[in-house]
Amino acid sequence: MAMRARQSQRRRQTLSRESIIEAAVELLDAAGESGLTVRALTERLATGSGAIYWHVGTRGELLDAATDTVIAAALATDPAQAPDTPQDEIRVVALGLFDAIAEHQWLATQLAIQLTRTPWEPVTLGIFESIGRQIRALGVPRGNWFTATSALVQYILGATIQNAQIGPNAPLVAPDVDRAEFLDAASIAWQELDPDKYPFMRAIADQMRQHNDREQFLAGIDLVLTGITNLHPPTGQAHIAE
Amino acid sequence: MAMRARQSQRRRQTLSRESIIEAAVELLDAAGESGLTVRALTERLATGSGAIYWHVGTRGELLDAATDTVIAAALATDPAQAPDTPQDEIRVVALGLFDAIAEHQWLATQLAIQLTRTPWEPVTLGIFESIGRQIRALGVPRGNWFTATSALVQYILGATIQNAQIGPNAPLVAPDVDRAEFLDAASIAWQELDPDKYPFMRAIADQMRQHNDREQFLAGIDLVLTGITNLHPPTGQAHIAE
DNA sequence: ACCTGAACACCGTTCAAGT
DNA sequence: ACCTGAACACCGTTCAAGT
Repeated sequence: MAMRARQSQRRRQTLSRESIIEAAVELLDAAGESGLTVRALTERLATGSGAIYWHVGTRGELLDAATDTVIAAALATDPAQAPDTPQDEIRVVALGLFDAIAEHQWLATQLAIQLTRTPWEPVTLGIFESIGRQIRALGVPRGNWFTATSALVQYILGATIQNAQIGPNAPLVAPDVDRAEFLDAASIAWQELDPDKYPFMRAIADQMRQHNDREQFLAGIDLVLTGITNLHPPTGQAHIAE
Repeated sequence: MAMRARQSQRRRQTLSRESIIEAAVELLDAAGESGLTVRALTERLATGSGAIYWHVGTRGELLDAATDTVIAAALATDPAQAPDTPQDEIRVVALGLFDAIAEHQWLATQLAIQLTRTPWEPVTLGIFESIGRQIRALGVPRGNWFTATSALVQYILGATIQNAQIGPNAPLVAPDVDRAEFLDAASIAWQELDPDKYPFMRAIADQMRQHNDREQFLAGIDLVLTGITNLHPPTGQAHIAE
């Protein structure tokens, strides 16, 4: 009853930049990047196209704003959680991005696009800063900060992008039901490849079917952290021969 | 004179799938993904839109075909080159991808899109197989093949995508002139960030200006290889606690 | 078998006009 | 200041018609 009252009280709550971005994310989640059209948006918000341009600008800017919003939310660490070790902090940030992309599959492409742009846009900046602080906390020598942070961020993004395979709006709570089917299909496809062209893929088809995405992802992060720990100290920029 | 004869002999060499893909790559190189339109393509090839659909299918399929073609060429190792060590082979493959993206900037997004699709498409398959063989040659225990290959491929793709920043058709021969300006601008932008929000980015602004893309990329690969070498041997899939 | 190109449905964006 | 929505230029795709 309160609902009906609130609904009829105002035909629509006043339009705002935030409400437009929110609606855009919903469209993107439901139908992917091509699902976000100005017309679909104006219909959902019961407004005209000019209103979108007034509040947020072009479709491209709206896409950027949606990406910024979702990434910022994923990066915001729960302050109630114990600080733990730098390694754990890194895992929290990385899994935050990982889960955000699983939930919003369109983010994978959008992240890639943002990455190839200038490195002083909020998304790239926020990810680098989050990871970089933990690299520093890890005791990595100052001269290796940039190399270590770059490598870790790039691994996280590559892995995260490749893992956005579950389809739009993957279930967060339910276990990986569809995922199991997906892995089975992929494993079978690999096993049926030409043995002369793809001997290696056939050899790992079984491992890939049994793997768990998140465990695999965390194993990769540990792997990179091991590499970072073993980085030879900075000695000028010499010695890269060949 | 032979040229003129051949030119007038037939108003245009017969259309083919290959010639269409070739023209598509040229358009993409010149103007990015949005530069590839069916109309621009038909104009350049002096044909009708139906011909494109007859030979290659939709615009999306053409984009895939262009990606496949360029990636396959980048992956094809020069057989004249000495086999070297597995490590060197990995560097050759990785730099091949790195340079391909520097030359064809649109590849970055396209690669990300292909990655998020099914893992039995030629691009993903080819990259995994190339890298995986060297992981095997490296003597990595069989149980770690999938983990090691995934981590390395994902790092390579993340790094490679992020490095496609130079702009369309970066000079292959000329030294990184524009690149230096780009790094300067980024470094300055980082130095002017809010010290409270981005202390780490300000701290590494200098390192980032001085870094060399390819050296940094190779350092990252070495780092991941170090991590792979130190992977604990597979012991079933237990022990991932927490 | 291979190609033409008009026609169609659908885009993003603008902007005079309203309140 | 904020919004409307018709109009415009531009898409990808189809398909009857040609050769």
